[in-house]
Amino acid sequence: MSSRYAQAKAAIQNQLSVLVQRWDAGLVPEAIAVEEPTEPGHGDLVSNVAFRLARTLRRPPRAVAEELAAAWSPHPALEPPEVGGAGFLNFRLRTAWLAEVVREVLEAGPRYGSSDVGGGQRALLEFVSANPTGPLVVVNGRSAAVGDTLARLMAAAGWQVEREYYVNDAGNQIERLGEAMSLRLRELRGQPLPDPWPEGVYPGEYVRDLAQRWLAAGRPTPETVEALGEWAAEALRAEQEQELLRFGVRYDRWFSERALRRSGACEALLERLRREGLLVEADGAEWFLSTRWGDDKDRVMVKSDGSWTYFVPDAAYHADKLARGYDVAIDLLGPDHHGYIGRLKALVQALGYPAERLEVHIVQLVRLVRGGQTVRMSKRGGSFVTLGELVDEVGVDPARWFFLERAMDTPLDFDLDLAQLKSNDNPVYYVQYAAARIKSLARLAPAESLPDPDLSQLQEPEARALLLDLARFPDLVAKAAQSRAPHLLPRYLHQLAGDFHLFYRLYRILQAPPPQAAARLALSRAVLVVLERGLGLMGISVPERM
RNA sequence: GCGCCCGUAGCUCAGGGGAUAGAGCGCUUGACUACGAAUCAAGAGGCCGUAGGUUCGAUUCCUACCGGGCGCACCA
Repeated sequence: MSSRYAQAKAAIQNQLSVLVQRWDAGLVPEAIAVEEPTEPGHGDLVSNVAFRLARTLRRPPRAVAEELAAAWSPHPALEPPEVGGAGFLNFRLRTAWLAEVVREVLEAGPRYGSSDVGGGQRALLEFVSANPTGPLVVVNGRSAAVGDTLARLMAAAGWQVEREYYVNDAGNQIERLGEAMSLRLRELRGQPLPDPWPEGVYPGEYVRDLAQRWLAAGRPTPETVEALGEWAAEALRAEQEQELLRFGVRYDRWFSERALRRSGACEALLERLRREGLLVEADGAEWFLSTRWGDDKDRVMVKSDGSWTYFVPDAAYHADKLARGYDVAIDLLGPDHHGYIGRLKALVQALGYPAERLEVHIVQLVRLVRGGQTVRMSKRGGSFVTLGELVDEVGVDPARWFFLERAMDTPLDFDLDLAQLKSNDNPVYYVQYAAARIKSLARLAPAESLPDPDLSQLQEPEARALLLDLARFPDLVAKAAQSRAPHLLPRYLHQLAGDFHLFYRLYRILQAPPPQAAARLALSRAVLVVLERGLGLMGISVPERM
């Protein structure tokens, strides 16, 4: 089931591809571009075929366009095309045909916007995956919002999606966490702390709270550095999970590095690479020949002292993911992992998979801005650093909106003042307000009390703009999912809300003559359906009243 | 030094071979005797970093340069 907008586009492409056959110019149908015009005055859809043909035909594009327009046979969805500029074919959807989108939206309800461009393919999204050695920080929140919304978008567009969190609950950093626990326990018993604090051991005060909890729980593990580290890591992981749930993000799987290591997967992977001659010894260490697949340099996996680099469990984890048979595995990594992409992509190919099976995206940093000044991310002086503190201050809805507003690969300035503003300046409230207004209308005039609307009443340009918005929504969702671009969603919703606010300001809805009132209310309710779906995909609430 | 990303309105950012380059914020000026003014309208504001190249057409693609960010561990 494709959207009305897509149907119209396909109808143009079909007819044009038939019409151009008259010239035998060797133009394949796929080369006929039908796009949204930049200017509203240029219709709803525009094609530049005439330019493509002008070359081979040695005729002016405008003449070609005029011949095509003259040969056009009527279509129920479209007005006859007009020739514009130097040879554009401008198409306009018939408003009566377009207006039927309202009925489609209301019938589909919360499913409107779904499509099957994903074709049921299985996708695994891994995101956040912060070390369980402390609370989540602000940039983790951005990854969480982006990853979760991308998952929602892809699910809506026909992928089977799973969300996964890779827990680094083993290795060096857990040992250091265990050391920190051990020191804090000594502190709690009134013993002196080392001065200076040992390098690399987590100094955060949250470890003291954990140590207290460990005592209060009746010393649930042996008091060894290893056991304390593992216990603390699990406690912190559980806190991260709670924080993410509060943020609206629920994972299908928490994948433990410790469990992976215990399964022998690391040894198995190393053995396999050795057997295939992809892991070779040099200078006393063992190197993965990742340069074969374009990495900058080969990478050490087994150090000269026999221990593994961090890449080994990570590689084993990715091998595990790929072996699970997903059509695509998507990693959202932090900017500090930029240099990691090459070896991961090499690994994928070394294991015999196409490189595209693993997709790596970098989620860029977040800079908090208050009063025009960058907020220092220091743990001292009351400046917050954790996701929890951010959510406490601005709320889940604005936080998710601002995280999703920018393309994920550009650094984000998070304006704390704007996020807390309860006015039209704040885009979250602007969109939510549009929804609340419609809900207010619906309270005044329940759906059951209305006659079946005559949608041909919707003739005003401002109503037509809304109809186009509605018709485009399924394509927008599909595009955002396909190109992994969740930021398209807030842009679209802001536009839709703006078009509604204008319509609402200009025309009476309930107080219009009955046929118009019914049609306008139906349109409004359709707008609400899409606002709710769009905000839902962003994980943002839709309040009844504001 | 090598590699990747980015230079678009005062600010924060979209767009990505085609018609007059868009949005939000900020600024100026207007609009409630009406279903929600947390709203709406109008205006000012641009050599799309610089110079070449490809093209009928470049802000978009290519090259060089300038400016910014980030990566380049037998760290995790």
